[in-house]
Amino acid sequence: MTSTMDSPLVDAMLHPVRGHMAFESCVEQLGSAIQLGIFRPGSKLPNERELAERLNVSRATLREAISALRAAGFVSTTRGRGGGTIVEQLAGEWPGEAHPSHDRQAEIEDIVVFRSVIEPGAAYRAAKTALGPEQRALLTECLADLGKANSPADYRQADARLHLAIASVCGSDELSKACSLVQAKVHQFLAEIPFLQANIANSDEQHYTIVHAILEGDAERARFVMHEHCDATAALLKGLLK
Amino acid sequence: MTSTMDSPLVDAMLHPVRGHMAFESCVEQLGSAIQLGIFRPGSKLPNERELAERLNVSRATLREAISALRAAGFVSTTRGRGGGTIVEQLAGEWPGEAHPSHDRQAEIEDIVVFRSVIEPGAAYRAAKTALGPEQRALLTECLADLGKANSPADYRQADARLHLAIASVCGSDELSKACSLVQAKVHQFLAEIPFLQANIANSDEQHYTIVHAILEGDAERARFVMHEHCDATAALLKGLLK
DNA sequence: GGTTAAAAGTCTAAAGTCAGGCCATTGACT
DNA sequence: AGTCAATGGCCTGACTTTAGACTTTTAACC
Repeated sequence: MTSTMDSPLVDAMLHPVRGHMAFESCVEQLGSAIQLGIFRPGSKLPNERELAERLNVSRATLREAISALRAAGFVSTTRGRGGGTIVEQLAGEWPGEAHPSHDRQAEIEDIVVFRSVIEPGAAYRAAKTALGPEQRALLTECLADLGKANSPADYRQADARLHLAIASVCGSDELSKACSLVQAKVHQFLAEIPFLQANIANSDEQHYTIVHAILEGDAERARFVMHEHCDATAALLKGLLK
Repeated sequence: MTSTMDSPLVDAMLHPVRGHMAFESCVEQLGSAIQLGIFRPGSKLPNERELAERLNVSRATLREAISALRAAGFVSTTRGRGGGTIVEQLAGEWPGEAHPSHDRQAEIEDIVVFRSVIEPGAAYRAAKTALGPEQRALLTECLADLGKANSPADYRQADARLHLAIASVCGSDELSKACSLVQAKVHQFLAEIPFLQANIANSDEQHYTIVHAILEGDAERARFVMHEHCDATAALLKGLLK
């Protein structure tokens, strides 16, 4: 007999605490940001003190994380004035933990469902929001970047940036956070399956439609197309991964 | 000159790490679960070893958290076989940190936006999902609880449980987690404003419509009504709080 | 060329957290 | 009544993280 009748709501409410893994969490966040192209190769990361404050982590811990990224070849560091940590042209693969494939299935299902809620909702919300000129510029710029991409890796990064941009213009940190998580995971999975040129044309059209629907305030359309867009990726992931 | 041009996407991507607060995080989660009525007064919490494992926290840390809750009068503990930590009939107020009111404004705006994405999306998704008999029962039961509530506090708890139930039947842990966060925050804010009897009739009808739309698979309707439902709360919060 | 400022690198003491084992208590079962 | 098992209570040693001061390096600036 368990001590409490295990209501499903208890399961829904209690979540693992990201305990003392400040270090790992930093590695994940910075690693994701680099892989998603939020930090571009050649650009400089914020300095250690600033970054540490942003991540709400002590400088010592942040330095550990940077050390790990340096060891993995993601960044390199120079000292002295004008120095800092710069992002390397990444060719290397993520020294990922190679999860056993059976909880992958569940993780994919989880993230795919979550995404189908977050991203269409964000697109809808973004379209309903009165956007400032900078936000509109951000969206069109991300869309343009997507056209300029000339490699699968570039394309996927630009894609992630656009999706994140859409969430970020809604003005909710929690929403941005959720979208970051989604994009990081989706990117990670997508990186393991072959890149299909055939999908691009369709994707491009959807991206174009979504951004313009948002800019014109057509929330229903933005949501609808984003939903289709996410479904396409979901089918890809569920079909090609096992 | 900052070291990196601070792209808005960097802001969207980097989030404070909940590093050094395993203890606080436990208190928050358990405290929220109790206040939302996920753990009912008089019922027993899972035993320490089990709870610690669920929260991914050492028993020592969990015990600290329980200690804090006991000190605040939320629970009481007895030892020996058949013992455990039971939830008290809570009359006391949360010894909340009384945030300075100016970032409250921002926090409310944030959570209200996030909610308007999460909950309508969850309702839509739930309606699209093939629900098992237990899940259907959970929803109707939560709806019935709402009718049985005979105090504002009861009502708000039943409301939170219903919303959480809707998210949980979608089968995504991340979605449940997001909804927990939303409900905890909304509950916290709602507890500070007067309870308006006039709103209940409208709310009740919306709840009824949403649940039945979900059970019948009418996703569009579930989403639409949930959206209205959230907007009503949002207006309440933004109007009555400052 | 010398000065300076901005950055990474280093050190330390204190606090938090963990893993796991052992003890103490007490109701449940025989 | 006696035994047992489940539960909270407690302890120790190792590791992580923190906060902040201090050092070193090096390019930018005059």
